[in-house]
Amino acid sequence: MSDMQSGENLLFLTDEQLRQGIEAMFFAYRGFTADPDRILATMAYGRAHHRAIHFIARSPGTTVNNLLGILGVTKQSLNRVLRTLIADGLVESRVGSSDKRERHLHLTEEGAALERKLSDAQRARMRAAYRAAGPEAVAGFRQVLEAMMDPEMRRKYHAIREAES
Amino acid sequence: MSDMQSGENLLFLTDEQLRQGIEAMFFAYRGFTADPDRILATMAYGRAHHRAIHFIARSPGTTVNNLLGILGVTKQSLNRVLRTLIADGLVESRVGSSDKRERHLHLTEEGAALERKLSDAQRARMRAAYRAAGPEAVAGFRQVLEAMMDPEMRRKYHAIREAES
DNA sequence: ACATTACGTCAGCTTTGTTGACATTCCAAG
DNA sequence: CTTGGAATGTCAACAAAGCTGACGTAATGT
Repeated sequence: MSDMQSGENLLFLTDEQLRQGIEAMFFAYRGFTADPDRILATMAYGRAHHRAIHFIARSPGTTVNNLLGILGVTKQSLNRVLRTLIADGLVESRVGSSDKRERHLHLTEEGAALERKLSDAQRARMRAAYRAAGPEAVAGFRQVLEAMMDPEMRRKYHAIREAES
Repeated sequence: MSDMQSGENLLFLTDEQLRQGIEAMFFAYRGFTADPDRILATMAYGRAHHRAIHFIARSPGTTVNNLLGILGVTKQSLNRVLRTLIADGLVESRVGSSDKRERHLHLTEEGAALERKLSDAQRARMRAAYRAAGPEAVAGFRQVLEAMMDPEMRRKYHAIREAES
């Protein structure tokens, strides 16, 4: 641990280092979405559909409102996406049993199949990157990403795992 | 269907860990763009303008074609953005001296001022995240991001620094 | 009873990406 | 010196995915 930086050797905080980090995020995010994008381009779907499918798969039975909070878009925008997914039989919308105003969202078999296809592609790249960098790098990666989130998003990021018991 | 975890304990490569990494990328990227987006929203500009301004600032005199390769969009899409930036006096387009077909792009004083404003905001968040995570985490962060890029993008990512002599 | 919440939908607009077609300018090779 | 191809720009049309605003309905909570 070389971070006894009372001597102020904060080389990793120079503007140049920060700029490189910014550019790394930009280029890496392109890679991050490239594989699912290629698959989606062959269908009538886009990145917005992928995001919806991902989080429905992750939290089956989630409500529309909850999904809105996670995705950070308007209900009109999400509704357009959900409507096509429901019409195409990839997502099922069930009226809530306790609160009948809510719609609980689930993937159908077909929806789960697409989710798996997209997820497999994205995880394969992630796995390759993790393997190349090693476990300690991965731990650092996760730490920095988490510190970069808005507090509310960080809360939601953790909430997803707490919910799945 | 897991890998045979031969010698090492490859816990960091489980599907659950990979999913968490995917979600961390998603939420962190939102934070990453949030501050510049807020600034841009007050003007008639968007994220596309920010990207153009960033890379012109980084490589002054870069050509349109080079910028196209970095940004990964069509020339029509980039041209629309550049046209407004040039019309608004933030970017200057100079005909190449050796090859007069090329246009070399530079920021004007006004353009550089906006770049600084956007960059300051984005670097502030980056700096806070780096400081919170520490230098070793930052090293890991950079390693994983780089491993995540497409090879061609990785090449361009490095080329930017080589070019600035 | 009444206000609020959750959801859906219609209409219209913006940004940012895409194709395709075509003109101009200019370097370089035949 | 002509001509092919590269680099750039522009027009038109379109699509994905975000936005605001307005309105309706059903269920819930006070």
